Amino acid sequence: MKPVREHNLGLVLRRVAEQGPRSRATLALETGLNKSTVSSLVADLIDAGLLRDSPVEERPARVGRPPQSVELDPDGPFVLGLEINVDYLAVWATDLAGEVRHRSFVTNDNRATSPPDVIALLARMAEEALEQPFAGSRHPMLATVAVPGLVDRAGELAVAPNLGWVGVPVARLLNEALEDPPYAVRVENEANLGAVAELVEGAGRGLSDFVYISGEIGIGAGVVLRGELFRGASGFAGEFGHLTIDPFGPPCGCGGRGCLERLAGQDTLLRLAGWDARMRCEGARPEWPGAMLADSARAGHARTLEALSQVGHTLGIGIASLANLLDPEAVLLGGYLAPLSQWLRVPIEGELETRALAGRGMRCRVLPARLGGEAAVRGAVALSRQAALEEAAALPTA
Amino acid sequence: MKPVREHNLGLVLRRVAEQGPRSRATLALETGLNKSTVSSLVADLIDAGLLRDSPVEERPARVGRPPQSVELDPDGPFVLGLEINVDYLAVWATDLAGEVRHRSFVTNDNRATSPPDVIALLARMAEEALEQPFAGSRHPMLATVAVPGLVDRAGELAVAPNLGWVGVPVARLLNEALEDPPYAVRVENEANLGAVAELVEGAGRGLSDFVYISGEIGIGAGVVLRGELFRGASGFAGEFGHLTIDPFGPPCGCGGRGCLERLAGQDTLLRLAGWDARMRCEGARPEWPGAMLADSARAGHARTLEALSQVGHTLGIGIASLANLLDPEAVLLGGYLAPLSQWLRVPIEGELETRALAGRGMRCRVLPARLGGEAAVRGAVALSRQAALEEAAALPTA
DNA sequence: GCAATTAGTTGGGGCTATCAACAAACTAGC
DNA sequence: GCTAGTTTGTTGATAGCCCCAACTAATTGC
Repeated sequence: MKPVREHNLGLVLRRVAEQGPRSRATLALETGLNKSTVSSLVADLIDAGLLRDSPVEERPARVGRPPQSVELDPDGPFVLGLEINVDYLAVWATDLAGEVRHRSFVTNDNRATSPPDVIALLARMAEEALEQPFAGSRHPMLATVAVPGLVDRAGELAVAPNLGWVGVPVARLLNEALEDPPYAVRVENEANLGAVAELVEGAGRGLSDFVYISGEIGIGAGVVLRGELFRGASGFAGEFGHLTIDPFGPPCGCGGRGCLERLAGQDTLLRLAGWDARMRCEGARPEWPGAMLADSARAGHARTLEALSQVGHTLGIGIASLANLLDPEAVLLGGYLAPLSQWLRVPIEGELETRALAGRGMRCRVLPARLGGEAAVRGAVALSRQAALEEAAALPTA
Repeated sequence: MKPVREHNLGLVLRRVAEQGPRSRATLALETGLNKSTVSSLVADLIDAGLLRDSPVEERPARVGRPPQSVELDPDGPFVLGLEINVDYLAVWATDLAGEVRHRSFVTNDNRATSPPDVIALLARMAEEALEQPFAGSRHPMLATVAVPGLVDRAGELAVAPNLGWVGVPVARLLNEALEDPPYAVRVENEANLGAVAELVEGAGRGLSDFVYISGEIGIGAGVVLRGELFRGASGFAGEFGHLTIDPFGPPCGCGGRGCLERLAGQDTLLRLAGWDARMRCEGARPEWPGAMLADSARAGHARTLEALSQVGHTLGIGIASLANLLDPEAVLLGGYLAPLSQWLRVPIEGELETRALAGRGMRCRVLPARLGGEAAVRGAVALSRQAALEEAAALPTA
């Protein structure tokens, strides 16, 4: 296929996928292409089974022939988002419009299970998704797996500290467990996918440069630059939790000293607030620490408030360094940090004010993330979806 | 002009500009375009005065018709790179191939001169460049001004601490001083331009993600991501010198505490090595501290070596944070740090080893920059040149 | 019911890349 | 020295794709 045609097909398809049903006329206006060109492109996309005539009425003007909207064909391709976390597995399926068609969630202590067994279980869940009625006899186009660890550019999980996994070729194992599926499998870091999710449907919508800070058991970050996920040269960008805050501070599991994660991570925060960190394990629900500390803060417990202030200042120092280096529009507080952001915000902004250089009124904003514990899976499907939309435009050739 | 033609013209033009003279046949091979398409494109570019037939012989095969190389027309467009630094002004002119056609350098205490006067002087230098024989009756296509301070996206110099300038609209003033020149003027931070220069013709050649650390009176950085300069949302990315190293350290001029620049900047390094920081002013030459400390280190002075080690460790902590966040392929030590890199490298790499997470063998490299004090002007012309090449491809319309 | 208005389709035209054939220019070997 | 072989560059024909203008379709307002 000629690259120009492919480009224009992608332009139209993405527009409909991201902005919803619309008429050929509005598409022509929005893309700058000619009416007749758009008609031809839309016809191709309908033939390819990607779009269909939509019943949705669009009425921009009071007189004239009513427009005929087109929308994504709900029987068109779909994609998968998978997640391996410390104590659960999740699988979501969406169509190209991002409409969720299936979701499953299974709690499992993945630390106590061998990587191949965890992946076999995840493969079963993915296969079950394909047996649902919505799937019909179709295959998904792509699957993305969210994992809580460092993923190299080849898709191998180099290390996942909280899972106790080292050097697990997740993509390969999953491909084997699925017996060579007719769709590609990619693996991506959980925080990176959280950032993608917030970019697509969360607090990062409309932003082009931001950092999503993921407070799980560790502290990670996903970096979005110029509207795209930034992975770094070897895929390890966003290790925000291991920024040095105090060079001679307490040793961290990573081998360094005074890492942000060690000084302001979940365990430290709970300890400062007066809870025994071991209680975390009993909670089972990953949202536990955030919700509980928020309750405690709302109740006005001085020790909790004090702990949040201290952790906020520490986080603020790290965020200020990040802001000096990258000058983002915003920093999103995700994971257990999101429900605590109303208390963290003041100390963080204080540190930003004193430590970060920036233009007047251009200061980096501090916002709570919106997608909670679902951020990683949502990001996984979203990334699959983005890639599938690129690919689908090249497809009408076949 | 049809965007496809424009794109292909740009493809061919950039190829010749960056890779040197080559035949139509090799261009066809390299771009993937058809032989006849390339011939047509080249003909257009020759008509536009951008390319010309080259005497350079290319002999890839032993038999067959000898290829006819084309090269950039030396009488074609040229661009300017200007620099305002603390104690000098510089102007370079290059053709689109990057060949330097003119350079001028004037020492001037710009702290003691009012911004409009400094810019008037710079404008005079730029006008003189255009009176040189190489310019003929042509105008340059673009000029880029390197300044030692924060430049916002509108091209206004928000603050230049070492110059004592605040809120100077450099681009506007220069345009006025030049009485509406027929070429565009852009303004860019000195460290950013240093990074561009190292990317194009220095230690960053072939790299796609790196950070250039510019040790001048302050410490700045230019961030190159995916082969392009990254400016951040408001243009202030790369303020590496104000990363917090020690949250309760000594106060810094920026309002923060324990900034990298305060703990490992030029003044601190000189003081630790036993020199009075005020001596700096007498040196006049900007290369002074690097060259002198290198001499002292080579002579084996214990105090100098000790100071370099300490500063190296401090820098290493900052670089490790940077590496955790961005995962670059390399960090380039520029400015006065370049000649000292053989002593700084060991402590920096030590800190990277303990504090930066990264894959085995994928560790961020630490390299000396290659372009010394010329990095900023070289980057200024290089950036002008890049932009001019984009623009020139759209030009044959006229 | 008719003018006005907006949406979508159809056929013609022009631009551009591609292809195939050919001309040009050189080497190698007899 | 001449011819076969090889590589480069050009030329004319071809096909694809976008654009334009004219036309049809469908609705509102008077």
